[in-house]
Amino acid sequence: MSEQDLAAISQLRSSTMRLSRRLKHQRVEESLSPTEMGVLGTLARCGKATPGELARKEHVQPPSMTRIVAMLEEKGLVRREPHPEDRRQVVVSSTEQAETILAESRRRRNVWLAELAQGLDEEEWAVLREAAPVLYKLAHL
Amino acid sequence: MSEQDLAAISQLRSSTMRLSRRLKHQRVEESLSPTEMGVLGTLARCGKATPGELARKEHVQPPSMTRIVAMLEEKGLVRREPHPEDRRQVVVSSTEQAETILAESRRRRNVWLAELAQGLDEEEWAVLREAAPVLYKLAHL
DNA sequence: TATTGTTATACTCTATAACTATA
DNA sequence: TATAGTTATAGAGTATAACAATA
Repeated sequence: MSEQDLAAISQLRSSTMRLSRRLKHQRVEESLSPTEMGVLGTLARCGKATPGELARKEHVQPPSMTRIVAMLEEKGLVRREPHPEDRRQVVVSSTEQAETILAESRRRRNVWLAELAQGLDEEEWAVLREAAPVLYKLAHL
Repeated sequence: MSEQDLAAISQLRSSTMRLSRRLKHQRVEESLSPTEMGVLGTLARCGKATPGELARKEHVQPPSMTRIVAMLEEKGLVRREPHPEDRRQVVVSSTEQAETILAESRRRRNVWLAELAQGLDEEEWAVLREAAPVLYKLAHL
């Protein structure tokens, strides 16, 4: 890896960390913790999941996920159903209300980021527009 | 703002959030919390700062920063000196040891990110290399 | 009287250990 | 005997309120 590549990597790392910190402050739903929002996001992508799967994906321990799911259910943001085959397991899915919150959260952060991007000139913005799908691929590798 | 621009913004947002979550797991110093690392980073950039300034920059309340600074001082990562003009204030600065930890943290995350980037082809990587300084500018606007 | 920093106390989030039900 | 989920309890990390020292 060349010197230039290393410089680019370092810029990507620090920019990502800094941008994410600033994006996080643009929260819509103050009553939901980052992990709770993460669970809603995962359910929106995967449709449904067991508490154990959610715990692994959000990097928390199972007892913590039990509490989180209970909290979200109480707020009407997720549903809990018995697993059709294995009666030990539970299937968690998100509600319409959760989708609304997620959509609003994404919208708000997009607005903030779009406003920030006003500070770039036309050429810089063209570079970023081309890089966006590549960055997306990188983040999902 | 065009439809394409909005799509790029949305990709930038979600990629940034996801990449940052994964980068955060690549912590070097398990004994330091994210906020404590943030304080060391701020001090490395600004040289020195008062607890009040640090609290504002890290988005925590002053009493929390008192605890954090005390913890860092106990570990030999920061120094506390009386303010030369205002005897109410305290000046906090980081030590050599803190710089070492920060450098190792950056290095480790760079290695992880560089390895991830192996999954991109040459053309995609060229796009990112060009975008890195622009992203850096965006993050610091 | 306002401001900086601190102490005392409480709350939120998460973890570990022990338990229940099912496989 | 192993696994999924839960309950009980403890530990970080942060917040609010009250206080001391200085401006």
